[in-house]
Amino acid sequence: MPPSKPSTTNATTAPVDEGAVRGLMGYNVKRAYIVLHSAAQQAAAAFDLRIPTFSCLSVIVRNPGITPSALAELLKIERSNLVVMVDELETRELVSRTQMKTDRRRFELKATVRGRRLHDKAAEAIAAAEAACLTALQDDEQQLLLALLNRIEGSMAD
Amino acid sequence: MPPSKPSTTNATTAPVDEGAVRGLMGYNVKRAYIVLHSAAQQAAAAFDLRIPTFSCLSVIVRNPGITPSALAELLKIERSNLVVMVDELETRELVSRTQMKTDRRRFELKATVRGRRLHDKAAEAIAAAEAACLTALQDDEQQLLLALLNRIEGSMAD
DNA sequence: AATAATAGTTATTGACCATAACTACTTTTG
DNA sequence: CAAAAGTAGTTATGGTCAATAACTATTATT
Repeated sequence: MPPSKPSTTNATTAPVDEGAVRGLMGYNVKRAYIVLHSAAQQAAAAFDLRIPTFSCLSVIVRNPGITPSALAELLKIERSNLVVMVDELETRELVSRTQMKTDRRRFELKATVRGRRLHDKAAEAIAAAEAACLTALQDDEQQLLLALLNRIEGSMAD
Repeated sequence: MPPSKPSTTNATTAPVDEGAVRGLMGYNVKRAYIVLHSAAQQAAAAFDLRIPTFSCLSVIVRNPGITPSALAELLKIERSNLVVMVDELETRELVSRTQMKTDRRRFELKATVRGRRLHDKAAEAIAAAEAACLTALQDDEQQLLLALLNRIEGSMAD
């Protein structure tokens, strides 16, 4: 990293040096994440969903009968934290939770028709909100970005 | 996105469909962020620093005399939340906080020698921890990733 | 049958972010 | 100049999200 020596004194007026942090990949990833997340959050709020709750619903829609444990593992959230989300989804009748006959410890999660409808609308709105944040990148650049991000995640997989 | 129709039933065994979320850039950014952040966090913890606190220290080191307000604006954190971090840095004698003569509402923040030393060591450790997460990417790919991320952030600047 | 492991739950904690309300001080402006 | 408005820092508080420990019920192991 370029040393960019500190100025001897800095009264708010001068251009501010972001210091070592801007050189860190994690900082830059976080800043981009905040942009995308707040846009997605706002879009999801229109459906009374928070992002983690939407993620749960989305996976349940695509995987009827998935168990809470499998869902938690996939989304990398703690089962204990999942409970309250599924509770809410069930209360709102977006998801059904039925005990399995073969193993009564387990539950099958399925989206209701209402759940599927809400999911589809929310997914569209969130995707649109994201797209508005990504206009600075061409389609192929977005694909490239995605691939690079996934290689970071993939290289650290358990 | 490819529709990838839901299977009629899915008992944990089958490959799980991540649903709409994997198609969202924000989700992918977050997953990569978690990898980088937890590595950085662990490295920072060895110096009894959390990442936001380290970021504050880092900017103060590079900008002697910066005010809390300018610091908060740069790091995009609330002034109210900054107070506790600066409190801690001051208590640990890593940073000094002196009232300005010209405007007694403002304070000048400066890193102490101890603060600079700790910062330099922590910055090195954090950078090393990050590098270990980025071995899957060549140097030029890392630069590309950084540029793409910054274009997202930049396009949404106030 | 006793023990261990698994699935789900509850309660609690901590990190982090955001807001409102406040004090002290400075700048604006009538 | 005095009143009003704005700025800097602070305090208190609440919300979201993540992580842990301890618990119950059920199934698998030996």
